[in-house]
Amino acid sequence: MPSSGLRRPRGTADRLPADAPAWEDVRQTFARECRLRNFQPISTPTFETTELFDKGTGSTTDIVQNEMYTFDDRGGDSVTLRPEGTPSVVRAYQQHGMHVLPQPVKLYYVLPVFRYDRPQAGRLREHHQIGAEALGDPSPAVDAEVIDLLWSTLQALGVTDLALHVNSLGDPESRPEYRAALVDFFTPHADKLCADCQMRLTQNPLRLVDCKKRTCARVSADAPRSLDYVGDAARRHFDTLRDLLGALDIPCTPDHRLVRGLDYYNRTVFEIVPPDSGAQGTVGGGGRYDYLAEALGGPHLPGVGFGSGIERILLNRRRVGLEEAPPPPPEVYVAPLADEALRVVTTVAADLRRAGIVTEAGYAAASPRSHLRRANAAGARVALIVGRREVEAGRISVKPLDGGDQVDVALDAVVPSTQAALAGPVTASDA
RNA sequence: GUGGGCGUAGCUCAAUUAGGUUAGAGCGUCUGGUUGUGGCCCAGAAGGCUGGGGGUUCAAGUCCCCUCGCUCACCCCA
Repeated sequence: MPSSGLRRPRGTADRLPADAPAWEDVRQTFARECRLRNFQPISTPTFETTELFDKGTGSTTDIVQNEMYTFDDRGGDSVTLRPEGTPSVVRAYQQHGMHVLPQPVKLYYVLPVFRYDRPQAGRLREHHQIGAEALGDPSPAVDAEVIDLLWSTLQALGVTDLALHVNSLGDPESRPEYRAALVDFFTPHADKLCADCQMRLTQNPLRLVDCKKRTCARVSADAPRSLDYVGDAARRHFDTLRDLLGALDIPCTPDHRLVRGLDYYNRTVFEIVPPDSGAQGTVGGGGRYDYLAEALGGPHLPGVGFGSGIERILLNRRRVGLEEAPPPPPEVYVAPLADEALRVVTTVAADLRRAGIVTEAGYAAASPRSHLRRANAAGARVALIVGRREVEAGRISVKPLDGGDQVDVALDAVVPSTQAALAGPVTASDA
């Protein structure tokens, strides 16, 4: 690493040309799965009014409390780089009156999200998510479709050994009862809990259940389970969802410790994790949030969605041994051997490109050896050679680089001759 | 926010036992080996204030301190 010069900010990543094919693959695969389910693309601003996340993501969450990139802009307004996609999409739904559209409104996005956190494997301060939200329909069939969208995308990308965990958090009516049960259960053991959990006991008892610290986990082993406190309607919702997932052949594991970190979830929550679920395990997760829209000051609007980290998807593709394709090479390299050839090289390259041929042009006169080495290194399949001889004769040499015969063609025959050379071995008769 | 590991060319790494002259190699890049022909091979060149600062010493890439960065884990999550 060079010590001098500017470096990228901590926790960010450069995406180099070699990375592009893998990213394109994720984008296109996801877009195709979305299209198949009639999800439409949406994109929202990279920064929003801070209030959106305070109210939407929830002020008790770790994200809002410690991880937001928040600053006052020059006009004195507090804005925040989005730490997740869902509140923005719900905001956009409200702002554009999407309630007049057929419901549910099904949207998807691919965008960067920002969280100020200490970087480590699979965790960046700026990362990218694919995500989808279905707004305006409370049916468990929508939950199933949203989960199916993520699941199918991951399958299509070749990550086939993941596990889907699901749970139900019930509804706001049943939440206080469950919360009270948790507090009742944990309070006698408060002295055995970690400092964070002592805090959670009063702040956010739900999160007591998923603390990974050994001592806390031991205490919570017999803790009340949310499913036992869920109301009848939520219970049926959960059962239907599980039945539909079964019908889709999506294996799911009920996980009573799964509560998710965001405040707004109700009923369905889910997470997709690798088999050896290590440190930064979660590839994607989401759930239902029927009361989020109201928290943002709008009318009641049921919704369900997910977010999934592209970097983590890619990590998992590598884990299962998938090779990424290299960036595609140019098809043709046009080599100027003399200064007089530059003009011809430039126009010929333009002609080829108009014909849809991926063309790299040499920018300065150099020896044929030098140019051909370059053409070979670039991976071109055909080299066009323009030297003094060609310029004077009004012709161009077409040289296949995979072993065909080099031919000499008139300027106005360059495009078809090149196409022929790209299609197969050139013979003298083609000239 | 709390801990651990690591910082030498663009990349991967060398630099003998407790410090010893102008810090090397492979890959990659460029040029040449052919006064107009690639791959393989050969030769040459460019490319480093050894992350930065301070200290110890006759002498520091090497030892000490500080700092910055990278990285892994905790935490949190995608």
